[in-house]
Amino acid sequence: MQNTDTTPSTDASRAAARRQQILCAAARCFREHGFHGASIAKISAIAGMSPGHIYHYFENKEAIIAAIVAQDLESLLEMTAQFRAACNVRAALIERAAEGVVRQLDPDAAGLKLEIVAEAARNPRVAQIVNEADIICRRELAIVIGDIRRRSGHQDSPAAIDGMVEVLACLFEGLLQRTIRNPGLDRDKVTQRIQIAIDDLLNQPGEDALAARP
Amino acid sequence: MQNTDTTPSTDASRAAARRQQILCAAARCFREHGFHGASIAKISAIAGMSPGHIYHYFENKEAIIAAIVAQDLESLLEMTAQFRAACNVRAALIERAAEGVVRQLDPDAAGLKLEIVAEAARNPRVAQIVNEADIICRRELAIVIGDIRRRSGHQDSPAAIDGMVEVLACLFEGLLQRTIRNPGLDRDKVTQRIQIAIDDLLNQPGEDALAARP
DNA sequence: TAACATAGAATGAGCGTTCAATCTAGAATA
DNA sequence: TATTCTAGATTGAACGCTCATTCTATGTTA
Repeated sequence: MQNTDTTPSTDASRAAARRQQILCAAARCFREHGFHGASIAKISAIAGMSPGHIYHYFENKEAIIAAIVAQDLESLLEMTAQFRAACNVRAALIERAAEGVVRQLDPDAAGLKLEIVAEAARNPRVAQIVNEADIICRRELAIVIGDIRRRSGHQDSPAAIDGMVEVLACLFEGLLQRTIRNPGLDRDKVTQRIQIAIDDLLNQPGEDALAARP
Repeated sequence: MQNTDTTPSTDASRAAARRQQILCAAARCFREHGFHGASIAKISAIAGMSPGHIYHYFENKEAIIAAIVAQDLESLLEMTAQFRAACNVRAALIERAAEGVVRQLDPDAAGLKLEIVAEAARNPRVAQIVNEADIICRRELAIVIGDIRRRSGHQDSPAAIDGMVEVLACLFEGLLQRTIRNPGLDRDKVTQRIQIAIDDLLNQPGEDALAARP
């Protein structure tokens, strides 16, 4: 806001800021009205610029949607990377998981994340972004789970690990829906039970023992 | 289709059929374009009637959305009731669960279900329908889980049971997202691992033992 | 001056919704 | 039986509005 500097903000950084300003406004509108219910007029009003000006930074509305989706998934990838970076110890994973659970239980964020998956179910461009991010997430989680299992003396096939990754993902992604379907849920109790479920998941029998189980 | 009767099809049943015709077309449109992307014109075209005629059966578009939501949740309630009706034995629950898992993994159905939850996050009318259905589901599941736990010798507080219900719900609802985020997942393997996870869930320690666990 | 940032009106398409007009088929009448 | 009446089913054009997008004109800055 000050211009005492020789070049307070370069063209590039100014443009980036404008872009972010639009994305921020768009995220809010998409949360409140959905991708198709939010109009360029509303987004531009909240972003504090004219509708036409939006088109200097984004080709069209779908490009804004794609950017929002990519931005949201980036935060997911960060979280997954944190799982991996944490020393590969069971306790550390489970502790980090608690933070993840709490984050998933924020209803505002949940609304947008669900909107994204719903859109992915019908919009190929969004589907591609989502699918590619999911591949990365699964790869990371498979490494973490594989590590822990190996330390516990298990010898699992990749397919077995993949199955566990899917269940772990179910637990986290299911929370997005729970916080909307049951807004009054007891966050602490749920976090506790999810932690136990993850612990149990990491203890599931290997494939050989699997056939004889049920 | 024959009119040998005095009144082959009453006004009421004909109207009900027309209503269902509209709902069927609407479900398809909503799946393909989302609640806001689907237009009355498209719905009426698929339903095989004029746009104006739709308004003889539904007050407005939101009423159609509400009806679709209610219809979808009704099938959920049926599934939950089946859980309860099945003899309250662990094995029976887990076997039924497998059917539920498969059903949740159908990508077409998943798209509409996710659209509904996303809409519930911002549309109070839809939120109310969803919340009320969820209360019923949780009540039923709590009874089933409570029964099983009691037979296994556990004494749980209602809050503890509620926590387990939430985790069970996470597993099922998470599948809706998994089938879209990872369309190539191995359905059999996932079903197997989910079954084990549910079995473990029903074996989680009670509250007294909980503090000393991690 | 040259180049870019920005505004805001203009455009044409499509939206949800309404409504007067038409069709249809059984009841009433002759 | 032949004709008219009637009420609901159904149509499709029209309405007012909002949409995404484009275009032209006006700052602004270097």
